[in-house]
Amino acid sequence: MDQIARTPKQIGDAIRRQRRKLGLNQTSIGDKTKLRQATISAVESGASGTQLGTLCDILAALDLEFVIRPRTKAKPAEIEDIF
Amino acid sequence: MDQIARTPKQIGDAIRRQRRKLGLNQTSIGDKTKLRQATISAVESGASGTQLGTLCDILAALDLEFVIRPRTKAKPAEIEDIF
DNA sequence: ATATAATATACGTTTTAACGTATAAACCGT
DNA sequence: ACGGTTTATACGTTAAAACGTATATTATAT
Repeated sequence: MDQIARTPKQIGDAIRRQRRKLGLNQTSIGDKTKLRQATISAVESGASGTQLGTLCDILAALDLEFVIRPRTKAKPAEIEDIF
Repeated sequence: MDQIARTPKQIGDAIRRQRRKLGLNQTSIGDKTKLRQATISAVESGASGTQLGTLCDILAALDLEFVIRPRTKAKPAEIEDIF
């Protein structure tokens, strides 16, 4: 359930998955966070230039949080995009 | 040991802690990541505009990773900056 | 106290995120 | 197949990150 995310792409995927799990569309997240639907779209697709404040706002809107920890030897199942 | 981080400030603190734990200075992280020492400084102090790619590069250099998970009811001990 | 190392800050430049607005493209359900 | 919904993309604008370079400030050790 917890999702390892080492790249912007993985982070975007985790966000998209949770958003869908909550039955929300990008526009509604945009409303909650005062970001544009286009911005949510960019974050979910893994834009590496996404700003940290933007990301934290989206995580909050989805009731997600980060944990920072030493890298684990990847159990491949937990890492979705290998390349 | 794992660090909950919901804000840029908390993320910066976790990075600084790990960097020091590894006995490295900002310049050496800058060298590894091809970022300026000044940029590392900004990230560690919690600059909310830090870009995701920048952050991921620094985490990699420190052998850290993110986990994304549903927000927990905060055990206050795990959250360092309450305000 | 002083030298040295480490970190924070400054200034001008280039690059780019997020913006508003709009539309195009993809994805439903019926 | 079609209409509505959702997501991706476009364009010009504004704000700001990261840059190189340099220096000021703070911390650490002797």
